[in-house]
Amino acid sequence: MNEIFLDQRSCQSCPIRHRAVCSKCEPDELQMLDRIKYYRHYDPGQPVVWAGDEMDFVASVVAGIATLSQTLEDGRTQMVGLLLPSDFLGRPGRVTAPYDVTATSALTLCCFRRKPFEKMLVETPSISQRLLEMTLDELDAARQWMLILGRKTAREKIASLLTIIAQREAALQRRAPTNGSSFELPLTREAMADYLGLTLETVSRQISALKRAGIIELEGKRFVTVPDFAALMDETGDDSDGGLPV
Amino acid sequence: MNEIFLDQRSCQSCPIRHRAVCSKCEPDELQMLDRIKYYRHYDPGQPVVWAGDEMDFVASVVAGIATLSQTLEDGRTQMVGLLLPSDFLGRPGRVTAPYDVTATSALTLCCFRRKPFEKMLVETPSISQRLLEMTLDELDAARQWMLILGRKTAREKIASLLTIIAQREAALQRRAPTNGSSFELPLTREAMADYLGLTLETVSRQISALKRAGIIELEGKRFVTVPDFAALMDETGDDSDGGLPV
DNA sequence: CGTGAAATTGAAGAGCGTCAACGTACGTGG
DNA sequence: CCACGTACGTTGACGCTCTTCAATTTCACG
Repeated sequence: MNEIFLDQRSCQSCPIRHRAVCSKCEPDELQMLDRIKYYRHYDPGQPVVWAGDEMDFVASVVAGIATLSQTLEDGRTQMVGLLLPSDFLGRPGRVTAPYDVTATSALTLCCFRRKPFEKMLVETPSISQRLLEMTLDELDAARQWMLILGRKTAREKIASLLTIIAQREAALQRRAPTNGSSFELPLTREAMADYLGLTLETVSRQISALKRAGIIELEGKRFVTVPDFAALMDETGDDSDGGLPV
Repeated sequence: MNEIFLDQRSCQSCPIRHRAVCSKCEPDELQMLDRIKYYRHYDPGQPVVWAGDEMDFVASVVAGIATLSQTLEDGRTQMVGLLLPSDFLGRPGRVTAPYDVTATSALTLCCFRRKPFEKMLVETPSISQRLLEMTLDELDAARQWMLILGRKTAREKIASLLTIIAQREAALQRRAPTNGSSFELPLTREAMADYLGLTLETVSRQISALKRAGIIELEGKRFVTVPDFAALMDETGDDSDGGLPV
């Protein structure tokens, strides 16, 4: 575990090439990134860094899922970030990690050594501009999330999370969520609870309630089918015109 | 109200010059910004834009306070941003406002016409780099806020908000909050409730409780004195080592 | 087939929301 | 100058949602 693969995989065939922080780079810029990058793999459940640790790299998520979370002194924890493939991890200019980072599934990171990356960031507008875009997107997502945490009921929270996951899954295949579409929940009930500011028991109860109401169907504990996507959206409490405009 | 002041105030004497999006600009860059900027004033309570409206400018807050908020279809609202002097409003590349923006106090904005600002952003690294820094700071703040919304009790939420305000007030005078320091609450009870995901009644009750416990003292309804800052921090539920490292 | 983590379900109670009444400060007009 | 209106804030009573604690079930994997 935690092996460092020294073979340089080609950026050309990289699955996150078109969305990651390097997506606006020219071939010569990719070549420079290549020199400061290395891959890291993590097993499911494995910590990437603990809050307070020094981090000598920033990274792109290539495959798998990572979570950012914060913990109060008595152990209550809140997830504050959910990193999917192409998302960026770390903050240029910052030495110490402010959050616990955990690999929720098998995780592959494309790591860049921090110091040289910071140097490139200053000299390479195509990187800093893409990072700005991505950070603004994350800020929007965080604000949607704040509305969920602050004002939604348990049922609405669950419906919102299912909607978000369904939309991201669909987006990977470059389409909108359709009736009858299904997906695998990438989170345990406890992780969903930490995402939504609930207990895992409440998460479980509300998922059962949505199943009983016919809003969702379950195969096993993780595989969800949504027979009528509009019906699920209705349960989120959101304004009907829904998401963020561009 | 909503008058447009056509006199170009000098950037040199601007009170937010050292922290705003233009803080890294050279004199010639400031001159270019000067050509696309204009000031706007808003009265307390006045809307700046509604969610869904077109916004033909982005802006820096020069003086006063603005809030960003979202509303569910049944009227529940959650504040998702609190803009103080030097904070940036708007997103380059976005036409439609995703949030309601309201002037909570008398508010002065330094507005930049959107199109030319976007052009400058691409051509002027000192602006895009500063905007990236500021956006990353806001993302950190949003994540702290998510912990408050998701996991803290009503009392901890109030204590956290008071701590945040005290620290910002102190930072304006370039010092840390001290015992006996006092400040004016810039928000109504209702605005505090929208910030914290509570009702205004709960906010009022918890403020009274903190007063009864001797953690804070009140003169009138808005003026707060904190006799022992560590005692207030203890009420936030945060880890003792506290805030975000740099 | 056995074992442990993950998930479900139930019962009881705390915390916060809801509804309602009342208090306080401030400005306006008779 | 005082009555009045309004916005803001406080306090109380009650009930619902979600948490807490506990027992049980399901499922993946050795």
